Amino acid sequence: MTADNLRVITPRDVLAGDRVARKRKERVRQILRAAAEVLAERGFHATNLDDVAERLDLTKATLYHYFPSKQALISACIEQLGSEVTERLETLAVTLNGTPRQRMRVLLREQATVLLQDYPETARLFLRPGPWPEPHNAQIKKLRTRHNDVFRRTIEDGVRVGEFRITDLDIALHCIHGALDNVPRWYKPGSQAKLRKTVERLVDTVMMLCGVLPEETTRP
Amino acid sequence: MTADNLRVITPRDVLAGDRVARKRKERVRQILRAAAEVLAERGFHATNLDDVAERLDLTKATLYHYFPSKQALISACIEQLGSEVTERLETLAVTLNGTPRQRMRVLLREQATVLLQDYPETARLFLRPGPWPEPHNAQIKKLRTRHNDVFRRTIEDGVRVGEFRITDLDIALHCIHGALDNVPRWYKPGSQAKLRKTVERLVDTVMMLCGVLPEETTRP
Amino acid sequence: MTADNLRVITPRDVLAGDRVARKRKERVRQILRAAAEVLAERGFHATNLDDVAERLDLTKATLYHYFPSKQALISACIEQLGSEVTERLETLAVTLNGTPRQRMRVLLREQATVLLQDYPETARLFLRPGPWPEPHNAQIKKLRTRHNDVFRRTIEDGVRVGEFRITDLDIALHCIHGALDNVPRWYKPGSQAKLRKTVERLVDTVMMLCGVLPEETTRP
Amino acid sequence: MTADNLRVITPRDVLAGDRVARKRKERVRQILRAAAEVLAERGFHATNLDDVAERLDLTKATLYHYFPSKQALISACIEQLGSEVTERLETLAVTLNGTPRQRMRVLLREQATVLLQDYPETARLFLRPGPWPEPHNAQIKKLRTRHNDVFRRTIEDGVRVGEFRITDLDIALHCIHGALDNVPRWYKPGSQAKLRKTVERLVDTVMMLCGVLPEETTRP
DNA sequence: CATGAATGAGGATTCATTCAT
DNA sequence: CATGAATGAATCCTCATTCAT
Repeated sequence: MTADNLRVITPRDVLAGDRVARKRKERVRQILRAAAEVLAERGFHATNLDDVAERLDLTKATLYHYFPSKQALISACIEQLGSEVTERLETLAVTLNGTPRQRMRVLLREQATVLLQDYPETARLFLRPGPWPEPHNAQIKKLRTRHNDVFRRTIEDGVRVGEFRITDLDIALHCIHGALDNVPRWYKPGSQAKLRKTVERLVDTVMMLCGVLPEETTRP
Repeated sequence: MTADNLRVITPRDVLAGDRVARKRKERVRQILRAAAEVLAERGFHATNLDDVAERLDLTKATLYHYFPSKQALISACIEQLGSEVTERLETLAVTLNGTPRQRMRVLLREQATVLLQDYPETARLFLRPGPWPEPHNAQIKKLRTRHNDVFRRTIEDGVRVGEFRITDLDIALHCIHGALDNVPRWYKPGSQAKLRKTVERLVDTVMMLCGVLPEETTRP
Repeated sequence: MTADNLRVITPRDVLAGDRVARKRKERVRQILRAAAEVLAERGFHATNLDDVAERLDLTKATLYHYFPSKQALISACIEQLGSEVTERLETLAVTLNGTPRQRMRVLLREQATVLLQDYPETARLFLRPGPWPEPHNAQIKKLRTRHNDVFRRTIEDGVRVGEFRITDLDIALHCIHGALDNVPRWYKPGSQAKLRKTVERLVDTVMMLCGVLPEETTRP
Repeated sequence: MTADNLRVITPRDVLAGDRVARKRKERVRQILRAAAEVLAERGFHATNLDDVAERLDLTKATLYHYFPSKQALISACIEQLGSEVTERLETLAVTLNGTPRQRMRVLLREQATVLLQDYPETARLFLRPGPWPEPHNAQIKKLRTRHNDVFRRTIEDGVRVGEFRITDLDIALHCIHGALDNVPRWYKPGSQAKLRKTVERLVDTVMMLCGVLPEETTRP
C-alpha cells in the first residue's frame, strides 16, 4: 500500500521492465558461463553451488533467484552450450556447397575449432554421457543425436557418391565422436599457429575414419 | 611344558594360515569387483561405500577391514583392472609375429574384446582421466601411458615399413584411444555372433586411423 | 539509471552492515562460550559438536557457518579465554606500584578471582596441556609462556630486593602454576564471603612458595 | 567327548592350573602396563584398544579374554597404579620416625621419585580427575583421598608441634597436590644426577607450602 | 587362547535448499 | 534482488564389542 504499490504501469515502466529483463538475461548468461566452467573442470558431482556463486561474487542463495535448483542450473548449462554448438553445425551444414568430402572437412574443422578454442567445456558437458544423474542423461542423449545427425547425413551422402568408404556407419560415427570428444583431454592451448596446425591434422586424421586418406604421409 | 607349549607348527597350521589368507584375498577380489561395478556406473564422486557394501551384503564398516579408506579402495580397483588389461596387451605384443598391420589387428581385437566383453568397466576406470581426485589421476596417467605405448610401438613399426600412413602419430593415438574408450557407451551386449561381428567391424574402422582401408565397402 | 542504480551508501546501510556484523560477532561469542563450557567439562576428545550445538539450540551444521572445523572452534575458544586472561594480568602488572611482595599478591589475587569466579574454565582450557591434538598444544604452550612471564618477572624482582627466598625459580613457577590450575578442581562455588575468604587464603598459601610466610598461623 | 574332555583332574593338573593362572596374571600385568602407557600419553578418550593391543603384538579381540570391556581395563589400570603408589606411601608413613618435618620430607621425596622416575604415568592416571567417564572419576576420587590422607596426617602433626605454619590445611593440601601432579608436565628425564637435584629442589619448594623455608636462598 | 571378520553406534564434514530480512 | 542464517540428509571414517573358527 505504499506509493510504489499503487503506481500504474506506464510506458516508461515497460522500458524499465525491458531493461530489467535484459539485465536478468545477462545475469543468467554470466551464471551459466561460470557454472559451465566449474562443471567442465570437475564434473557434475564435484560441482557445488558455493563455488559457482563465488566465481560470480554472489552467494549461493542468490543463484536460487535465477534457477530453482541445482539440476535446473546444470540443465540450462547443458542445453545452452549443447544447442549453441549443435545449431552452429546445423546452420553450417545447410549453407554448405561442394562435395561431401569438402563439406565433411568443413564440419569437422568447425567442430574441432569449437572444442579446441571456443568452448572446450563442450566435450565434458554434452558430448559424453558420463556419470550424470538420469534426467540430465536423457537431455544429453537428445542433443547428441541432433549433433550426430549432422555428420551422419553428410557421411551418407559421401558413401552414396562413392567418396567415402566405411565398414559400418554407426560404428564409424561412434568412433568419430569418441575421437573428437577426447580432444580436450590432450590438447593444451598454445599459439594461434599451433591451434591451426592441430585442427588441420585432427581433421585429416578423423577424415580417415571415412576412408579418406591424406595426400601427405608425414610424420610428426 | 604342556602339549600346548610344545606344539610345533604343523602343515595343518600352514594350511590354516593359507586358508585364511586365501579367504581374505577372495574377499578382497569380491570387494574390488563390486567397487569396480559401482564405479563404472557412477564415477568416483557418486560412488559411496554404502552402496558398494550393500552389493556385497556387508556393512560399510567391514570394508575398512580390507581397505583403509575410500581412496585406497578405488586406487586398488584402478590398479587391478588397469594393470591386468595392460599386461594382457603387453604380453600379447611381445609374442606377436607378422607384419605391423597383422599385429595391430590382433592388438585392437584384444582390446575390443576386453572392452566389449571381459571388462567393460575398464574404459571408465582407467582409460579416461575424468573428474578424479588428483592422486588417482596420476595413477591413471601412468597406466594409460603404458597402455598407449603398446600401440605406439606397433604403429611406428607400421609407418616405418610403409604399411601405415598417418598424419600425426600422437593425434592418431589419441583418436584411437578416444574411439576405443567410447565403445562401452554405445555397445549393448548381445549374442556371441553379434559380439564377434561388432569386434571385427570396430577393428576395421579403427585400422582406418592407421591409413589401412578395408577391402569391403559395405554398409550395415 | 534507476533509483536503485543511483543509491549511494547511506548511514542506514552502514548501520545495517554493522548490525549484521554485530549480530554475527554476538553469535560467535555465544558459540565460544558454549564450546568452552562443554570443553571444560569433558576435555577435547569427549567434546562433540552435537552437544555444543544443542546447548545453543542449533544444529551441528550451523556451527560450520561460524567455524570451518572443530579444531578451529576449539582453537578460538582457547585463544579467546587464554588471551583475555593473560592480557588482564599483563595490563595489571604494568600499572602496579609497590613492593614485589605487594605486586605479587595483587597478581595472585587477580588470577585466583579469574579461576574461582570469572572463568573457571580457564584452567582446563589453557593452563594445562592435556591430551590435546598437537596444533592446540603449541597454541596453549605459547599462551602459558606469556602468562608465566608475568609472574616470573615479579618473582625475579622480589628475589633481587630480598623479599622473596626461593630455591629454584623455574620449579617455583611450575609449582605455583600447578597449585593454581588445580583450584577449579576443588573449589565449589558459594557465597561472596566464602569466595573472598578462599581467595585470601589461597593467595597466602601460594605466597609461601615465594618464601613469604603469613603472619597468622591459623588453622581451618 | 574327546579323550581330553573325559580326563579326570589330577594333582598335575592343579599345578598346571597354577602355572596357567600365573601365566595369566603375567599377561594381565603386561596388558595393564601397555594400557597405562597409552593412557598416560593420550588420555582416556584418545586411547583405543587397537593401539593397546598393537603395543603387545596382540589383537583387540584378545584383550577381551582378560578384561570384559574397555572400562574394566582402564579401571584396573587406575586401580593398580593408584593403589601401588598409595600403598607405598602408606607403608612408608607407618615405618617413619623423626619429626614431622623430617617425615614430610621423606614422603615428598618418595612421591617425587615416583612421579619423576618410577611411574610418571601416575599423575595422568589417578592424580587428576580429568575428563574421565563418571565411573572412573569415583574410583579416582577414592584413591586420591587415601593418598591425600597420608600427607594430611603428617601436616597435622607438624602443625600441632609447631614445626609447620599454614593458613588453611585443605588449601595447603590442594596446592601441594597441584604442585606435585604438575611435575610430569615440565620435567624432562635426564641423568641420575639431574634427577636427584630436581627431586631435592622440588621437595624444598613444596615444603615451603608447610611454612618451612630452605636455609639456602640460592637461585639456579 | 587367539584371531580375523563383522557390525552398530556415533562423530566430523559437506551441501542443496529454505527463509527472514 | 541479495544475502546470511539455518538445517536435514548424506557421506566418510572410527571404535568398542561380538562371534565363529
